[in-house]
Amino acid sequence: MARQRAFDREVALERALLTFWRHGYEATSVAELTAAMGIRPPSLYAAFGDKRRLFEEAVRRYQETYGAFTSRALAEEPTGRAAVERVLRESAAEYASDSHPAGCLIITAAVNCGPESAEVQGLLREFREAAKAALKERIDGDVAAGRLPADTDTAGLATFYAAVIQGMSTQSRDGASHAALLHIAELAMSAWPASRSGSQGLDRGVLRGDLGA
Amino acid sequence: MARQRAFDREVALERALLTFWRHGYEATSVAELTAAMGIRPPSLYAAFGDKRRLFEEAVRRYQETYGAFTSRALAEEPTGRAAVERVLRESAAEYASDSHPAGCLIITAAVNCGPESAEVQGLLREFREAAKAALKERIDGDVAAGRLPADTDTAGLATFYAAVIQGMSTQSRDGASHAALLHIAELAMSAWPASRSGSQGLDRGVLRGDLGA
DNA sequence: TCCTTTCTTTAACGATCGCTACAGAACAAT
DNA sequence: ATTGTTCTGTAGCGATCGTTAAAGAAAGGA
Repeated sequence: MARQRAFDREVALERALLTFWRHGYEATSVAELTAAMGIRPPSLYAAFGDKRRLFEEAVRRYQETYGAFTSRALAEEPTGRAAVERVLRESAAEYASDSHPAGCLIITAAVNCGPESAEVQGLLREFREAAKAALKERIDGDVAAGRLPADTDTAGLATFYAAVIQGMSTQSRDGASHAALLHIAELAMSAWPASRSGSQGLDRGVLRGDLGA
Repeated sequence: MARQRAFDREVALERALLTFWRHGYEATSVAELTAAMGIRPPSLYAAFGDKRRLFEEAVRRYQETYGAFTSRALAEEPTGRAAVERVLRESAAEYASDSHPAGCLIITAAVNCGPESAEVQGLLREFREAAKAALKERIDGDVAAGRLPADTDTAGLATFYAAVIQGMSTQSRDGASHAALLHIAELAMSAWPASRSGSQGLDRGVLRGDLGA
């Protein structure tokens, strides 16, 4: 009953995603976006609302594609330790991949923001905090299963690994190789606590049930 | 023989520094700078050249003041390990201090940059790479003195601690407390290699001279 | 074929960007 | 007091910002 759009919305969104990934939210102009998406401003505004909603949709797409490895790793590994280690290793591979911009969009895309885009900055911060909370949940699981001492500071561990991942993102943006990032990941895993005080590094299995005192 | 300027150049530069620190290079407009500095644009351009040179001068001032603890720690501590540990601990204190913006200006101020400020981005990247190289030099010293095995991957260690520091900066910008950052620092130090293979964590002193095979 | 609808394009909106011409004000030397 | 120099404030430069009005173009239903 009406004219249909001449461009593929998903392709255009993907190109916007890559542009935001490279330069960040504020530093990416609508002119640069339309050039990358192959459309004119009215088409962008008709299909996506405005620059901010386009960005939010790009972030959602990022989480479902390039960034999905994190939630997959956290969901699929049997132990918290394996989950954290896999997140680190896959972050190293993803951040250094040359098939897309370096680093993590959610970590880097809204760092330098004026007051008018503070909401966008807050949105990504919430996503980062959610990722940190997801790390903590898996680590808590290892404590509950007796794989870690009951007095383990799981929030502190989650903060540490979140910081390492964010540092890996920055390093990759500065040109660090996949191997260099992997080495960061390996060194970070050496901070994982001993399963019982005194048994250095050996994971001797579950000696207690859940919720040890 | 002529009119003298009515504002304190150092005070104005300090206020520009704090503004750049908060919002970053591109996201800070000249209007915001002049408002913070208490001057009008012609005074800014007469005293500092342009926005980019003002930023470069602010970065230099940052390195000599807020950021000077890093080079001090690296210069003053007796061993590489002590130097790295002190950098981490003082970073935790500085990044979380509420007497100035959170995090590190050199890490955060030029993350989201359009093509026109790629040079500024490159400048800060060089400073970050120089800091990483300075870490490596101190770690190399521990290898040369026999405090670390001769086959230690010192570049990898330096990259790891650089990443941790950058992650601490990001965490502090997201609101992490001094205590949380200190815990990151402590966990990161547990990745420091054993002085000899087999002696877990114990630093048993120098057993060889310099340049062990 | 005409109508309706929604797309596309061109062009431009007001606001802000970094930056500066210009004129007046303040100081030092004469 | 006059002159010369450099500051300061106002006001505005051209360019770009995010966004949109207006008109032509393409599709389906009548």
